[in-house]
Amino acid sequence: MAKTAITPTRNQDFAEWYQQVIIAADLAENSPVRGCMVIKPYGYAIWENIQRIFDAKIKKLGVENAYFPLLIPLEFLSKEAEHIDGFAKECAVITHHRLKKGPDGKLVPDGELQSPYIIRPTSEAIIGNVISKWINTYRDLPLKLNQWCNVMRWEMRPRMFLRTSEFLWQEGHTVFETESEAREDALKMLNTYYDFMTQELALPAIKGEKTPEERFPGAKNTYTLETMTQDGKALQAGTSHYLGQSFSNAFNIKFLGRDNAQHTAYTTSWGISTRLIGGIIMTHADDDGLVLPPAIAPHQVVIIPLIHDASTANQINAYCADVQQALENLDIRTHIDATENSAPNKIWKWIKKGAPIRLEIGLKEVSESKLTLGRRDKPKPEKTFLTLKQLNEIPIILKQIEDTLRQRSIVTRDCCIQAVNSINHLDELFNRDFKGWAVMNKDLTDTPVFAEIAQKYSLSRRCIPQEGYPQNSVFIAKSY
RNA sequence: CGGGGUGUAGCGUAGCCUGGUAUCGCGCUUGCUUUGGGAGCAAGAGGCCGGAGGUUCGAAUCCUCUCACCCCGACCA
Repeated sequence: MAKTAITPTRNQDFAEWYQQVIIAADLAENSPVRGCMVIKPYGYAIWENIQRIFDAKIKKLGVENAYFPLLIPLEFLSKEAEHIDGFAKECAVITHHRLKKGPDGKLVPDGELQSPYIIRPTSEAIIGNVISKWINTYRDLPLKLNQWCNVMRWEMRPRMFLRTSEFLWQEGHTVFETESEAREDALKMLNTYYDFMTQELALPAIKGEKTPEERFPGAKNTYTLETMTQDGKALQAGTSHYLGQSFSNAFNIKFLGRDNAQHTAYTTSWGISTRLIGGIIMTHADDDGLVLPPAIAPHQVVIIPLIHDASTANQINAYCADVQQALENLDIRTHIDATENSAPNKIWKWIKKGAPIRLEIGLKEVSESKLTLGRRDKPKPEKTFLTLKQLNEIPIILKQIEDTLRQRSIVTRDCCIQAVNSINHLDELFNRDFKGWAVMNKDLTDTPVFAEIAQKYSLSRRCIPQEGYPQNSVFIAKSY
């Protein structure tokens, strides 16, 4: 058995393996504040790539970025009844606006606010309040806004990237004249997420709709992208909501229509978050650490100079610089690891950090004008040799790596989806410690006996798939 | 909020029962030899033993209080 870079392995202890992958790749660390994490430069670079790619996609759809405040007047939240029910339990509340020295010299809150603020758990409320003033006539519609920001939901059990109290996300908010336009938009954003996840991120996402108990508080319909992790659980990787007139009613989003009468607008909202990074880890990483889809890898190619003695250092470094320049001309993000670590350490470091391609360049490569290439989607010892002229094949290889990750994750997912035809069957399946999703007729799950089984195994209805499964199916799984 | 744990160097730990100079590994620093599958040797630096109080000649160790974190449930992108 070869030594793995990460201990424990996925089979030994999946939860611990996940933490170790993050540490080994230097993505993030826990902070002094429970539930909040420090995203380190390498992890943040992944998020920046996610932002850059997705931001371009929504701008093509006519969405504009804006920024709304972190703090929301407490009373705003209470304007939408379901919304408050959903979020009240996890809101951080600002009650004071300064500190003073207490009797024992310690700082204590002072200056109690007459009306407290909450830290946004999502921004429907404040955006609804603000844009109601922006919208007067049908000519002001549609309005398509997005913001990249942080939000806070006080979580009981945080896990880095997958569930943190503070997280980074984008939240899109759109407003339309008609129900059909808003419904169409919610589905369009679902598809936009689907394309992003399945293409650039190579995630095996399944499109579907949430059952009522899993809906966003205040939504009429919640659409979701569920992906399967390597331990067979489900992860909600993105959501798009058709909000109907719930928030328009609550925040008075009205407009003068083409018929010269007042109408209530229809809204949507949709989001993806830093949870995606957790999803990428849980989907693609292996017992040697992170494996990054090339589209979002901070460095798509890492050049590792192998310098044995000072006399050849200059030639090797010059060769590396030339290769880097050539790759950058091909728009490939390329990094030279010029650290003084030993060669094996550098190689292992970039395996653990999930670089899609490693180029090992030593005297041999220089003298023979070739490249020795290690692919992260292949076993460690397996190497590819290219001539210098074949450099322009590297974009193709990056695409192949992305394809491998996508295919591999789809196969893993499909192997772990089990059709069941009765509640008894479901019970039997999870009683045998099944690691995966069950798919069954939804009507069978609208029953008290299903609720009992769901409770017994911590299962929930993940989504009603939009395509690829029989009508009226629903996925049942454990989830993150 | 229930149930179970843990706090000793940057990280991981031994010591605690039975009080007496702070243990080991990794990492770090310096030097030499190494480097294409996780290097070796040598010499170093680094600690209010989570915090407060108490018992004692003497506390990491015993007693009381307190704080923090982790794991399992309920909640969630």
